[in-house]
Amino acid sequence: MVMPSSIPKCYHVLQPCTLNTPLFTNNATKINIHNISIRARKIALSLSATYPSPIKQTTTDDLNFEDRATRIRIKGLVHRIATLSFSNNKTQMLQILEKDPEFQTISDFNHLLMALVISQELDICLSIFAKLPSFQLVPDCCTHCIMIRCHCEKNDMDEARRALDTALGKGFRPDAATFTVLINSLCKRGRVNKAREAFEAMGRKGYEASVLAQNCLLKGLSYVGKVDEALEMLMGMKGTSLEPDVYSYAAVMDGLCKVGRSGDAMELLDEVVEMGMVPNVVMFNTLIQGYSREGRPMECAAVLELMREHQCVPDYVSYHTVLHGLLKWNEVQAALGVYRKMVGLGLEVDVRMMGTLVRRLCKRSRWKNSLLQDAYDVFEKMKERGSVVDQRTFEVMVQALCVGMRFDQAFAALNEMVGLGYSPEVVTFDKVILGLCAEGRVDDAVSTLVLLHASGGIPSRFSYDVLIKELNKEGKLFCACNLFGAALKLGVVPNREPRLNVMGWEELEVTRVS
DNA sequence: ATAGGGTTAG
Repeated sequence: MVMPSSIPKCYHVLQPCTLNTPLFTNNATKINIHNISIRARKIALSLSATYPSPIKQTTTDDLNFEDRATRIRIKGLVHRIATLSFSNNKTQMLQILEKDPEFQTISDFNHLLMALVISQELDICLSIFAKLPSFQLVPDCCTHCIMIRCHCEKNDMDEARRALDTALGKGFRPDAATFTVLINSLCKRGRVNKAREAFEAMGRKGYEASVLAQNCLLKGLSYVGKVDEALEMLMGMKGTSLEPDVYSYAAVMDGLCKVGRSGDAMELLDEVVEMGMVPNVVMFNTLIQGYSREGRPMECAAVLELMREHQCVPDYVSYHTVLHGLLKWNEVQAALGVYRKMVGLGLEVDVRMMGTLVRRLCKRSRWKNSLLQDAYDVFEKMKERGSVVDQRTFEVMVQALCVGMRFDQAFAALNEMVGLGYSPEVVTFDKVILGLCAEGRVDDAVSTLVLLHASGGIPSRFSYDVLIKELNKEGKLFCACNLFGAALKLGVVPNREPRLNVMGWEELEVTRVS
């Protein structure tokens, strides 16, 4: 392909600019006491350098081991930074790191800078980089690459470009990985054209074409909705040196799913299989998400089956997404099935989804009462786990238990609710009071009324009527009178009055009727 | 020499 000359030839960032004066060397005049002490340590170390350090000793031609040792070191640093940033403020952290005798060579600092980037301590990374000259250290190619990455992480693409300029100007040749990071960051910000220019410039500069960078572009195109372009690019890759891999397909599938073309995404999955590649979890999860968005929740569940056919083990994301889709589109029974599968596998279901499941099951239990027990099991599981159940779920659960005549559990749950500081609706109390009275448990019913009062509610006339009637029936006249008085005090006038005469209950009823 | 590049949900 020939580029028309009217278009700027090259991503201008990538043009090396000539820097005559090397940076970082002429401002190391101000040296404070800390730095002197560090340099003193450095000398001490160099004197004892006849004893090789353990890491140096293992430097054989086994690259993998070396790589792992490096990783472990970075990991350790990341951990230390995490601990420091938790217990100290940022300036203290900077001071501690600066004074650390472990850091002497530029390679040491590269490890540190990288660890800071990974820990998202980007400002500290920048200030340590700025202080390198005062340690009499000159940034190398690796340092510059890390700083480019740092700016990318900060989402400061202009600074990233300038850092690249600086590196190129010094004659360094940042490697493909750094370019990929840059391309990826541009794509993430939706600047696909810039990313594409960078990709093309890479090729011109003699970097080997990489599928990784290309995949970033595919994702970028998908992200800005240019799905057909992404699809075209993907098809164009086939049979070239840039043979698409599962990542390429996953990126385009995601793009298709995001614009409601899950069917097309499914066709790509078939193509992957036809080409002899093994589709991975992410692809299936992407499909599940696509179907969920399109309101095809049962197809989400079908993808789980499809995964089994392909010997792909569903992970947390798979189940989570399927469950979310089923709940979103009100497929309660299927949702319950997936929930149970997750519990069986020991996967922690999201508490909010559990709450939704409980409420939906409660609603359905009016028509299919076996679901009440299912709802209650999920409800209990939520509490077992120690998570705070929200007010609405409690409320719905209590009311459903009343409908199912399980007043014992309703009463207990209502007590728990108030204990948690919730204020249930008055009708909820009424239902429990009514139920307890019907079961002849007037004492618990009265406690429920007290509970209602304690939770800051005003009992309705209905509550009093029900209770006074039951107390009358049981001959608990003193209690009935008290209740009546309490009602009046609150400005509620019950229809039912305490039985004050000596007539039997039946006689009273007869006189009332007549 | 040194560090390390791409995929899914909420």
